[in-house]
Amino acid sequence: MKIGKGVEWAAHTCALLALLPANAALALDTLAEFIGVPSPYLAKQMQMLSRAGIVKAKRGVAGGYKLARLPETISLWDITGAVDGTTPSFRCTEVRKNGPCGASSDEVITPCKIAASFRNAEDKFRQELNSVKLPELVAGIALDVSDERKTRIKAWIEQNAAFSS
Amino acid sequence: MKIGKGVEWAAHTCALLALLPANAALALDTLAEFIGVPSPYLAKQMQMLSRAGIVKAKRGVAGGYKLARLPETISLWDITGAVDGTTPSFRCTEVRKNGPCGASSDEVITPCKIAASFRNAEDKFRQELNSVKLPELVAGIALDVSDERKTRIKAWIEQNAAFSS
DNA sequence: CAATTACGGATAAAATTTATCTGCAATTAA
DNA sequence: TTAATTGCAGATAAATTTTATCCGTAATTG
Repeated sequence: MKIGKGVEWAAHTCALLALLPANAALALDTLAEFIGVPSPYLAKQMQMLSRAGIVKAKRGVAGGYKLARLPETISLWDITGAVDGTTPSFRCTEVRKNGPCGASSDEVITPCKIAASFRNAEDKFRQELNSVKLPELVAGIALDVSDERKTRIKAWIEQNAAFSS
Repeated sequence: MKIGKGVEWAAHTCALLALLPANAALALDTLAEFIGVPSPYLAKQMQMLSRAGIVKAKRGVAGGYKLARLPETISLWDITGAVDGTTPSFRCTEVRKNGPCGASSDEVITPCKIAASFRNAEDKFRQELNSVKLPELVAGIALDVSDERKTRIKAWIEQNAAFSS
């Protein structure tokens, strides 16, 4: 069981975007610099967030990314699902049909208990992530550390964001 | 998020072993034939189950595998952990320390909220799998399908298991 | 001792993840 | 309308992980 590292980047990016004034946006390269990751690859994650309707992209001069919805409506699961996909972690190959005592196709219409258990477990996983919304992340990432850093971040945004007229 | 397919095999194997009389064991090749998977690779899973104390291996003539503990004490999480490992799905690279506004090392002693959320979610996942014990799996895999199959499986075990004297 | 069976490590093939590049489309400002 | 900027989509490549196999060794039984 493994979560791609793009999810971490995407989550930090969204947390940063949540601090942005409504009329501002941050360009890809600026975002990548802030969280310290290679920008060509972060581009992938941003595109997925964009397609999922989590962030809104604007091209051209003074373009960039901003959140597409209110932070309260964006959960950690939304981000994870967008970047890492939503295919189930457990892939049932219906082993029951194999071997000398293999069941016939019409015997296995009821789902395998193993697969069902993993589905349940994954539901719990998803529910938990779904209960964590962006404002909670912001509080636990950018601003909990020190007032000094808080000030620095705000100043950096002021200086590096693109403001629309 | 992905679970290796060896977990599926191991779970089916354990379910089969749970049907075994106390004085019997099943050899690797026999197990592999029953669930219809390549035996050299199943060997890896069996070794991990063995090291984890879930199955007991016996070498030599009439050797093979049997459960090391009562089925009631073996959960789907035990099996998953043994075969797939127990390293957390989310790997925090402490992005907070990166970039122009990076936090200093002593500012990030409190765990990142993102990482903490994934830990919570994974705990829920683990708890759910831990609540599913082997007898429940047996009922939902081998014996739920039809009485005819039930009989065939029991007969096959009788014929292919190694019985100790 | 001879046959059998699991163990452990090495190795290789396949698939997936991670990362980069390039040409194109859209947007804005001069 | 042109030039500069910025995101989009797809192709490609490198690195890592998963999947799979093999072989020599150790243990067990009769």
